[in-house]
Amino acid sequence: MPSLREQHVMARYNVKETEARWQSRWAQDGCFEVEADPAKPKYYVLEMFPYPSGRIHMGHVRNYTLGDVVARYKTARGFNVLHPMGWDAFGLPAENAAIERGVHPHKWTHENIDAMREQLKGMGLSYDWRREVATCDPSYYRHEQKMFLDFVKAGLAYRKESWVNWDPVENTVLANEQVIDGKGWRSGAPVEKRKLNQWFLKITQYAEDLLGALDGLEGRWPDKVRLMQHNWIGRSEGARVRFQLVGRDDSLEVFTTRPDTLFGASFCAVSANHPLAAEMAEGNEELQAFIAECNRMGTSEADIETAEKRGYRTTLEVEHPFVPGKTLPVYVANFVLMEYGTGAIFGCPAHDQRDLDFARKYDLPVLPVVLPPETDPATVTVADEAYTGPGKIFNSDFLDGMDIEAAKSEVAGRLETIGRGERTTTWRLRDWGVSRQRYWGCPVPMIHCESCGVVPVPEDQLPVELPEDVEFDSPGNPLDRHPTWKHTACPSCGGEARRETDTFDTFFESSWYFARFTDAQGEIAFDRDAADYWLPVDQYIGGVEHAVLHLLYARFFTRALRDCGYLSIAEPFAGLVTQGMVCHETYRADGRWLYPDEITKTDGGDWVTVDGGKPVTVGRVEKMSKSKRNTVDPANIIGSYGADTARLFMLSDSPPERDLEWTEAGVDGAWRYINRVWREITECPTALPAAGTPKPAELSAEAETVYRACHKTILAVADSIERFRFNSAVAQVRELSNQIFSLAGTGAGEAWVLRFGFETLVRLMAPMTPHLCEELWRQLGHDSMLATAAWPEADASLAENDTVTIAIQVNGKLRATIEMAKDSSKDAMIEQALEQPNVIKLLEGKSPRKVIAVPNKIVNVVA
RNA sequence: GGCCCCGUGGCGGAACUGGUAGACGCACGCGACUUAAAAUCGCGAGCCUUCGGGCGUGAGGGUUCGAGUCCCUCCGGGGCCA
Repeated sequence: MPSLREQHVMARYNVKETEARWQSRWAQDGCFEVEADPAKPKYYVLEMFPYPSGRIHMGHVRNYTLGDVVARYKTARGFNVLHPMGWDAFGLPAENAAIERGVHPHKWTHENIDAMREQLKGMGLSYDWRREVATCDPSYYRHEQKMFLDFVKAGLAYRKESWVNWDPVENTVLANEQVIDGKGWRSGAPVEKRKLNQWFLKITQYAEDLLGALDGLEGRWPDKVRLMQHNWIGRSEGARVRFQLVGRDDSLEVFTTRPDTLFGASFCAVSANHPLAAEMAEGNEELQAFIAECNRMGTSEADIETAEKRGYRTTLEVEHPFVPGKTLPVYVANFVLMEYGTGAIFGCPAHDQRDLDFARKYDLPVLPVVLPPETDPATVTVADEAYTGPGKIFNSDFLDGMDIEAAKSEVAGRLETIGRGERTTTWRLRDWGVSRQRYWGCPVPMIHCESCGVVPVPEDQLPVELPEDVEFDSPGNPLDRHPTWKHTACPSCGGEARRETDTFDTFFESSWYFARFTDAQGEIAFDRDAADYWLPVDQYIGGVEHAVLHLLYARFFTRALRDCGYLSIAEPFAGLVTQGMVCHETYRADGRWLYPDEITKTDGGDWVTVDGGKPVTVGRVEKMSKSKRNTVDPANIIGSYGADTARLFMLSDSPPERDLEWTEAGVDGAWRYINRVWREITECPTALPAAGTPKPAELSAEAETVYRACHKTILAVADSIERFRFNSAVAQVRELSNQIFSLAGTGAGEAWVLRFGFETLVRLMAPMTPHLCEELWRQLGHDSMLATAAWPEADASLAENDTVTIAIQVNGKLRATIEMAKDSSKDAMIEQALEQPNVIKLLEGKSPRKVIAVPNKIVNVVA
């Protein structure tokens, strides 16, 4: 005979056993395996697939929990829900592991995938695992090689020599989007400029469309992300101006967004990489040195802005197009980018801060040409701040008196008339450089032949697979060093030729994986019917750090695939949610960071180290990171509390887009709640009627209240989930459970309402804590599975009370509340309000000056 | 420097379109159960108060019968672009 205590322990919720059992039931029954079915409405939920580092972290747990709630909820709402998972499996960490530990990237990656798959399965996520893909498998990347060849044919991919960002740590080229503040986005190393032959994808061809289509995403994408893409694409309208070079036949073409300030120009400047700079540098060591120095500088605008503005004055001069006899000196300057506009500018120091800094340094004239409002032209001066605000043009001949916009237009028109320039639009967005000098990526399917040039690998020879036998013992690209791999025959002339040894940027793979999931095992990239049915992704969820990387590339790629006949859509992600970071307090002792499990609290409430009892300084809450050691391993949490606890906590404390602070207390709270629900339902002392018993005619007042609360909550939780307010959904569920659990179960119909309440609760919580709910559903006597069950029906008439509470204000301050029948007339409301003792008192016998009544809400008496 | 977002109890956060601020939870306090503790359950709680009430959503002003919510200025934090 077990003791009471043992009985209690036995009866308690057995998380491990329960979660494992339902996970295998779901898998066995194929609950989450779906097929395209035109008869059913579809819903595609996708979380950004992970890089297989080997272990999931809390960011993953949050991301996938959010997606899983949506997937399970949408399934319950009758949608045919596609919810897949895969692996963004190419990338540098695998190569680094090979270098550091001698493990082959292939082996390392696949072992990591196996480990992470198990961890994800332990979270109880509703994935259709049959659709799993790993981007490093030839069965995946072969399609990407074909796409690339099609892009080449369509003129969407091309090879050119250009100045590129070189990451000296990763030993590879980076795209512009991958350089943050002049540093490699992953390595953090300052990037250098190198001139290399690279493959580019013509994302700029879609600049206008990528920008314009952002409007169509309003409301479904965070404004923040749309704004970031808007800024990144960076459309600017302006004009090209061709300045005649003095004493030469050619001219210098500059781009400006401020043609209205042309009369204030006092110099021209070209980029260090401008052809004119190279020409002038011939035989000029001083200029050569200056150009070399410019190339060492960071490439980002922020770098350029903070660096000292410097220039080298060449012997060249240009003629002002509208002022006969006026010439401007030409500088080579470190703040002019070859990649932007034409690589040359004219400087108007009075109205541009950079130009002003430059002019002051080199003692160039500063002529104001925009007169700020209510300023006397006779006294206007420019000190050390350029004026960029509105005003009237002056000191500018035919532009005098115009406003800025009119002047821009007038200058452009006159330039066009005299053939010295024209209106034009430029973009900040650059073409996407996709060549990487690394091994663990998709090989670029191209062959270099001495006589035929660059030749595509014939389609029947795809995929070009990575060789397995590679050495990582010296720096550089192992493909390039491989003894045989790159030697091949030219498909065109049959002569000796060399394979391209660069591989694709790994953002290539993630630019189309969402479409591959619609038919993940197919022989062709996408089955058109499956893709047309499932796409676009209805709800995409991931980190905001990809706002202008992955998300922009994927939008471009989808358009390119559409134009090459692969897909029918332009926008891959109809809805987007960007989740915040998972944060944690930081701890340190003796100047060393400590993991949360290395510290403990003393009786006095102070934090000390577990071994040694040294005092611990508690630091600010920061994003979980290995370097700060403020990480909590999800495996430990799931191991001790279970997946449902981890999931519930991820949802309950903060709305998804905000940062979430992981706290022990919070996890405990979630854990306690799960056990409370378990206990209240499985140990309910009231004998419940059998499942499916019809509602009794009589309900006690308490039972009626709880019954109505259930209907109310069904609607409220659905609304919260639809709006991504999962924290509110959790609060509503808890509120309902507080009501249900305090129902005595003794009055008329109360046993029936208890069952109804339990069932409602379990069904509402099922998307959030699926294992617990599945188990309780079974305990409540059901054979069906909640994973595939419909969302509970709410009776809207029951969700609303017959009476409402009306707030009574006097002069805007709450003085009383009254219960009234719903939809009572304004007159009735006012009549009742004026009878309130508090109102009578405050009116002091006077009649109110004004009374406002809002039906079902409020009466405000103005005394 | 420009643009955008955010600022609510001790803490995380509720409050959809202006209409009872602080739901729900965490931490806390008191009580019950217990030899005791843990667990659990119940109750309390924005601040001040002369117990009438007064004050409260970063600060100041404005619009309104009524402002956390709308407008202006400023402060603080974050992001993007320069």
